[in-house]
Amino acid sequence: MAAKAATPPVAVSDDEPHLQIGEVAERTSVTQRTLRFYEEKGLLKPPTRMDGGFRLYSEADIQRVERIKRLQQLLGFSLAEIKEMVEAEEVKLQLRAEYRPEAALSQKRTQLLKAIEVTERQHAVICQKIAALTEMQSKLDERLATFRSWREHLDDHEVDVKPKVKAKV
Amino acid sequence: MAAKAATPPVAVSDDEPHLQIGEVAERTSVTQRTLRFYEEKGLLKPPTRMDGGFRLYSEADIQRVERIKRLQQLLGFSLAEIKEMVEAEEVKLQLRAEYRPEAALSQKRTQLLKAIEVTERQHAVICQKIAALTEMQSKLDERLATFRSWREHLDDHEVDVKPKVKAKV
DNA sequence: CCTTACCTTGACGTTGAGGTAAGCATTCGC
DNA sequence: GCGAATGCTTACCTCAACGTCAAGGTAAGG
Repeated sequence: MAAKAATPPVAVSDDEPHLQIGEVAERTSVTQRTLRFYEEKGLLKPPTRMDGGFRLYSEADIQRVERIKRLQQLLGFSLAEIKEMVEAEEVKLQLRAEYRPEAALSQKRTQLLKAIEVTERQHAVICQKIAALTEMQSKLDERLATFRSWREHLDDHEVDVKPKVKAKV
Repeated sequence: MAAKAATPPVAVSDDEPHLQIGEVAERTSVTQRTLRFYEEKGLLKPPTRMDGGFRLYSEADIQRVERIKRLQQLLGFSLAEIKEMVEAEEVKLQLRAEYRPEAALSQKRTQLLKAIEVTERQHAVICQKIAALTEMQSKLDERLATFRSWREHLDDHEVDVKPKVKAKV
């Protein structure tokens, strides 16, 4: 490939696509099917291909898959919602890329406003979720306290009824 | 506990089942189908019935449906997970109910330990989710800031290129 | 008793998020 | 240059979480 000499063995920030689907699948712990499925649904942009048609992914793609997984598994977003989010991210990158080239200013503005709107909606949604989770958490704390005190009560009763071994330490 | 006289006109803590499925559906904004489905899946205990077989729900059932909905929609738990949670709650109520009757002590201990375990797992899961969401939130904040500053940049450029109307106010 | 609105069970359809298998093409290691 | 490994597409399968009829039973007013 390109300059092979000076990459220190850690953190290959190189973004040329060089990973085949199998390796991506392994590293992200999703199946190849899932990767193709995400591509089909627009969650991953069509990767570059090698001559024969094999997909070639970049490190950035791996990051994306991992973000998708987190959004899905931990946070319970649907793929449709995740797609929206990922697209907002895309806009960000796109705008950054085209930042120097002075083309289609008003169009860029429109895109940017859209992205802002989407991002604000996401922000609001996440706020709600955090609030709900926090409330749940405190209820769980409370419940755990109750349970633990009951357990002690039960232990006491048992000691009352059958005073066999007492106070271990 | 069982005093019936002094309920002020607010907060009907009455727990006799008196609601038909249609009303429950309306008040909780889920379909009748969903209520039957939840019952089928063990998320709602089989409600009492009137002579002809019509289901009769209580206010407590409405609470439950609302909790299920929140767990599902806001937090992205599966019905299977929610069932576990709801069952832990059940154990709580059961144990409380049987608190006086001194029956099957060791069995109660076992149940209690199980409930504690489940609750602790839930607690951990929710911790993770909160952490992930909080992180996302800060990234969104960051992104929004970037977007907004870009917007201002764009506005400036526009003023640069075509200085038509300037500073409204 | 009749009508009408509400309820029952049962069975099949749908959508989201993938899994699995078949049959063929490509690439890699030697 | 060849075989094994890896990949490609197409098509059907699954599972969850319901939706949607269909074919009737029930409650309550007139």
